[in-house]
Amino acid sequence: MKKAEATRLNILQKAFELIYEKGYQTTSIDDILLKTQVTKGAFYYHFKNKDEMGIAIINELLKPTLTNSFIEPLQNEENPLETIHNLIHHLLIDNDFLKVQHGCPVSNFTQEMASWNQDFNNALNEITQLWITTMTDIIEIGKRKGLIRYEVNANQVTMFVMSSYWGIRNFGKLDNDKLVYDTYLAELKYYLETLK
Amino acid sequence: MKKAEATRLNILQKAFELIYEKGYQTTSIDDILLKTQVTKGAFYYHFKNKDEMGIAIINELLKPTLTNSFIEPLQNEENPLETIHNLIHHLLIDNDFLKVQHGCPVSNFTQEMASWNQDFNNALNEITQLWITTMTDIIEIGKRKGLIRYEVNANQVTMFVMSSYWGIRNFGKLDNDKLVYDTYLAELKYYLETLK
DNA sequence: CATAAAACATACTAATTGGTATTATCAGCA
DNA sequence: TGCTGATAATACCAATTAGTATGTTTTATG
Repeated sequence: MKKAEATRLNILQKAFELIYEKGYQTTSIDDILLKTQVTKGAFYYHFKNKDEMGIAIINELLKPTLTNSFIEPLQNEENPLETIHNLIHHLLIDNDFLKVQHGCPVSNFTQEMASWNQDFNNALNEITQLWITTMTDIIEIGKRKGLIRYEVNANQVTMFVMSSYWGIRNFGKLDNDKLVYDTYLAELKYYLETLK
Repeated sequence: MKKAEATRLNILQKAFELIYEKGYQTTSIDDILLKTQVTKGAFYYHFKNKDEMGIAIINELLKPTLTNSFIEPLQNEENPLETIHNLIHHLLIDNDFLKVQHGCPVSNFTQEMASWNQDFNNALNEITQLWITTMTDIIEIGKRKGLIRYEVNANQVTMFVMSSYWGIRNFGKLDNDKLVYDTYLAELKYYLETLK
């Protein structure tokens, strides 16, 4: 990797960590410079302004990372309902990139930026749409395989599951205790069972 | 109402509107002064600092308002599952205090403030705990009345429903279209039916 | 090695931030 | 009416903000 590329990546990564912890608006460029040990000249060489960096974080960091941990695990079509439950369980309990006290990065960004910055909105929409279609697809597969009831509406189920996931991640911030995740996961499991 | 009281209330209300639209951190005191036509001297006579005002908004505005629209409608114990569905439906579709593009005020506050300001965390926790216990209670009542299956775990159901509600409100921000609410509500209805 | 462009460094700016110090006005009551 | 504390207005401040102007150093290439 070229040195310039490394600088850029360093900024994106450290900036993301700060933003994940404190939020986008409250993370100042000076904060980022302090953490990265990059100077202002270098920063503004790589990014036109703060928002362009924010978009880059979503497209170049979040998107690939989440494709790994949200999309790929869903591709296992053997038993879709089990796959979905395992994924959510993994995301909430095992994944140590995501912290309970900081919620879900995509959800955080959405809450803070969407609806008043169209660029962020678009970038975030791409990510979530990817998750939605992937999950919808394997539910349809499950239906064809006879593992999920015929009348089940795949899109509805997807939206319901994803909503509950975003919601419980936000609840986690209030409790700051993984115990709420257990409670949630138990009911999610029950709900998914009813779709068989 | 005394004039001073009116000033204070005016600040709380207008400040809340701004914060609901833009977020707490990005709403400056000068923004509030502009909108309320109150001077800085008056503002700091009524509030020690910005955070104290934020807490006051939660305790003196949000709490009573949400008690009205979130708690009281839940007290109807006739048919708990129907009551819950009607409440959520009402909150998402009919209630015009809550805007789709701005999400849920409590959820917003939680995402922005909890986990790095204990005072906000406590105030927000009080509100949500109130909702949780109320919903849990009527589910238990439903069980005793034979309207809900005996094995149903009331607390789990409550957490699941609330999570999904917070989540879909956040999704709404991305879509900025009440259509996602319809999709969500259909699946919520199905889920609640399975508890019978 | 010469040179140009790419990459970074330093010093600055204008605007905005939350907050304070000081002064002025008002309402109620002796 | 005159006084006192409650309420509000004005002017200020130091710190922080995103961003810029102008420079210096690296790096690649002929």
